[in-house]
Amino acid sequence: MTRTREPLTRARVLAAAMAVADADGVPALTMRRLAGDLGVEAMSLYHHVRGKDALLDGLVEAVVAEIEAAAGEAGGAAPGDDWRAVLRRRFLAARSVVVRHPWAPGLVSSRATVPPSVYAYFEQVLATMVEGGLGYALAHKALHAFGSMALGFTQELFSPPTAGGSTDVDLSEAQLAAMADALPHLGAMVASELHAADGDVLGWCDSQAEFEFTLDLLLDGLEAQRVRRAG
Amino acid sequence: MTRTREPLTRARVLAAAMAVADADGVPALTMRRLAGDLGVEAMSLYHHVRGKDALLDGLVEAVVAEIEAAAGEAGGAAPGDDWRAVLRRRFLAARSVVVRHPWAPGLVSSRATVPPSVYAYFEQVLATMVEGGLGYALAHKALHAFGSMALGFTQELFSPPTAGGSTDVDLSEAQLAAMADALPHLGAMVASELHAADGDVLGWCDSQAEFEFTLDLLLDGLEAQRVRRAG
DNA sequence: TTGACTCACCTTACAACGTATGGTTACCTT
DNA sequence: AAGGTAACCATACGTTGTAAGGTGAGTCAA
Repeated sequence: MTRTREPLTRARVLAAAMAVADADGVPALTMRRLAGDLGVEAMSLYHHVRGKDALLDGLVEAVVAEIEAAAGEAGGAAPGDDWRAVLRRRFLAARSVVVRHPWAPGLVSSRATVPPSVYAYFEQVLATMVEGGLGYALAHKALHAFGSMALGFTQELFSPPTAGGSTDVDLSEAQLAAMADALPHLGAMVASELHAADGDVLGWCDSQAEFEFTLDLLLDGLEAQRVRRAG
Repeated sequence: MTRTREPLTRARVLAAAMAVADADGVPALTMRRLAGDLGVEAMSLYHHVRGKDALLDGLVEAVVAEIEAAAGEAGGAAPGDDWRAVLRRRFLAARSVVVRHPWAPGLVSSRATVPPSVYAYFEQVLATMVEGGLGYALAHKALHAFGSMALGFTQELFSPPTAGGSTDVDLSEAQLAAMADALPHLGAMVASELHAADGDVLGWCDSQAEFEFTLDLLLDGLEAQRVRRAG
């Protein structure tokens, strides 16, 4: 009963790769592991993917496609919208995708080249701004200012340890005291913000809120410049 | 003539590692290569560095130290300065260091943990803001907004191919035409900005100017919020 | 039916990597 | 001279990506 099994395809390979990355992170994504998950030997993958690099590029393309899809759905301009509202919805939609694939930012920014689909995506962002009245010079600077925010992530310098233990606030009283001594302002800030946490802050660092704050800061700043230029 | 050679030290190892990274990039930094450059076998390095990971962490610490030094020099507040001027000088000083070590952003953001010196550095940034009149809540958000800009870099999505060939504008006429078809706004922007390049723009993308633009956008936005809060 | 061709998958093998283990030197102390 | 203590080296193992060639089932021409 040599049942002819489901044939391997590039799509199946990429989907499996995505699953591995989602489950165990990009470092766990080796050719042998991936092949194993597909019930196949490592070298068989090379019939559908040029090599590891191409696989990672494919993975980036896949996430970008997800981002584009989400942003596209959210991108329909409601009547009262200005360019900022449109971009805001797009970027937040993008972010919702990245949240599902926390490994994506690191992967995207580690890749040497950006897939063409990213250019297409930024084309749409640019179009929104141009139609919104920003000139090319300002829009160009805006693209740089947004940077990866348009793709739903920012350079998170103090991100939580990704996986495994102590996700929440696990600073002991002693650690906090030591911190307060050595880093008085940081200590005070932590204390102050922890108290405020009863309010609308969801715990210690609400990265969603941070994301939106930064986004709005940039959007508002750009709008001010647009008005100044137009006025 | 068994001349007693210069003994290996952690400092010498890190300096050599930095040299390798500067010359050939982080991927070229292998234990064997590094040992070879030091005229030593790979395993000898382990007497001064716990392992590859510790070596990379050490490298990050070294760059951060450089950044702190540069930012510290630039950080003296002149009489008329407000917090924004101080931070602006610090961040631009940080950037000047990163420009010397183009591999640093990728390395820093790829590392799982941030060395303590980074916290100390952000402590100073925070102190500047608090003394400048921003409350902890706003300053906290500001830290997130700055993100890695405080360390002198942004997530450069379209950075030049780092090393090897075609550094400058190498878009052929045909490529540009194809681009204009598929990506009309991007094409128009490139054309428009290329014309403007006779002015104060240094070629096609002046990343120094982009950096300062984004920085000022954030600083101005924060200042507006501070005023609103205080008023 | 049969032989040749094709394509998907597998087996084996290799170089390069990080590093565990256990020498081997060179110097210092007494 | 004897012993101790670092610093450095030689060897080896497991894991990685992947080149090269083998195997076996399917299709098609005769």
